[in-house]
Amino acid sequence: MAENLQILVVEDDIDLANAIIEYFDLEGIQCDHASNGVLGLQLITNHHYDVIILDINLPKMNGLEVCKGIRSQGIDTPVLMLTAKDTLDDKVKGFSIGADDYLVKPFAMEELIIRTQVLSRRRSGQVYKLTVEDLELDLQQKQVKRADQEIKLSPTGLKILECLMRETPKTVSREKLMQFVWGDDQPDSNSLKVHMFNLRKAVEIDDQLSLIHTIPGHGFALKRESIT
Amino acid sequence: MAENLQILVVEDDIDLANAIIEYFDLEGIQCDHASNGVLGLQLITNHHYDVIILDINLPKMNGLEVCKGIRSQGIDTPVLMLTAKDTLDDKVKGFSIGADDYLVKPFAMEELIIRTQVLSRRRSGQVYKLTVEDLELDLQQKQVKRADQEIKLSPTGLKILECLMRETPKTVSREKLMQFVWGDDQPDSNSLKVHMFNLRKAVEIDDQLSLIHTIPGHGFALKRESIT
DNA sequence: CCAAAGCGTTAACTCTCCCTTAACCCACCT
DNA sequence: AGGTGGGTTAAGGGAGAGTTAACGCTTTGG
Repeated sequence: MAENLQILVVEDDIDLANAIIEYFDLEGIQCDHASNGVLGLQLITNHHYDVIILDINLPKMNGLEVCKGIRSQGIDTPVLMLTAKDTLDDKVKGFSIGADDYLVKPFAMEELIIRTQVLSRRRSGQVYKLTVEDLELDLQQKQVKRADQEIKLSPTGLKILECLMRETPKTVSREKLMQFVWGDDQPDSNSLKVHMFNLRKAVEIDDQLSLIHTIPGHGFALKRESIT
Repeated sequence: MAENLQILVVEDDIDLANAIIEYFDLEGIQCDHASNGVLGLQLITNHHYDVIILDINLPKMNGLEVCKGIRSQGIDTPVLMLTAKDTLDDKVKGFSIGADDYLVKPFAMEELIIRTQVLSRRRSGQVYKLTVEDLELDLQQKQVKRADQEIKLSPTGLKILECLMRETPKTVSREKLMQFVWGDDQPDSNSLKVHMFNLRKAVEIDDQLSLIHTIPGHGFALKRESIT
């Protein structure tokens, strides 16, 4: 169960934040942490996360604004809101802004962990196979097929493809791709280009339907060409 | 907001069930109802639902078993569990079986409604799109369509368009546009003019309905033309 | 223990496309 | 006429993206 989840905790109460991080650590899950809203929003824009744990009361920019901000950028990472207030009105506000779950302080740490895992499961969860058009990725066998023909990919190529397939048809920024593949110690920028090149060479077999697209200034997207 | 949701309520307490159904009715949402686990499972297997509200204490077959049953059939409809018990252990059990949310009785009816809507929203993959007339901007794909035809824009053009669409039908000053696109180090004044020109050339395809308007002395506005 | 193969990274090069700039045009107003 | 605000056009320079080859690390098998 100890998957490789990427969690972001946006919480200004240092004690609470540390407690959360420690608990996740016990589960074998590492988290990033931001102590204010602006920093949180920055991290979210430039990284890939599976779940965002977001306190409402934050310095600089409150949780609701952060949530609104990330949704308005088209990012739909699940958001779990934390708050001290238990009024229905606050919940309504939170949910209507785009939050996915809502936990009232004080809460049992275990419940936070569980709910976080549930949220992540929906997204990247117990799916064995990703399919986009005639492209198939079997996550267990680490096998890729295009039009029922097996394709041989390098480990890195496979990771890139996985990321793109998970997000299809969304455009994935280079930063997110690199974050997904290499984590925090990333190689020189050029490496991604080379891998993309190799990926394309491997995946785009027939010249009729290309799936991997470059979106200038934004990144890459995996999808059927929309010009029908 | 009154989408066409299909909800199933599996609850043996007739009063509570009716209350729930009535509340959803007020929101313009119709629900099916099952008063025991076996019946619930039957309905779920043979119908499509967007969300299932599932009491744990049920005659014939309890909620946990029902949930296990539907998951083992590969049905991944979101499940919201209801229970009188507020022990962590129960929640863990519920979530690990495949539930997506968990509400402890007594609860506020509004909260049930909201959480249900949130669950359905995530499933049906809410789309982040800005729309003005027949112009569509997909924030996730970074793609622009006019009358269902894809339009290719440069990164800068896209940013300008995004700014205009967010503010529609308001008039946006040049300063604001430039701030949005370039931030603090802005190029010479002329650049915006050129980009606006290119934007127009790309967006105003048919000559019938023009969307981008110049408001002399103030800036630009994106809207259906209405010469005041 | 060595050799070969596979993979990832790097650097260097090319190419394309986009942004900027500057110059010119037009209409309208004073 | 001249000034002002806006529109149009073309050219250059540069950044971003694609391509290729070589080097080095790790793994594997003999």
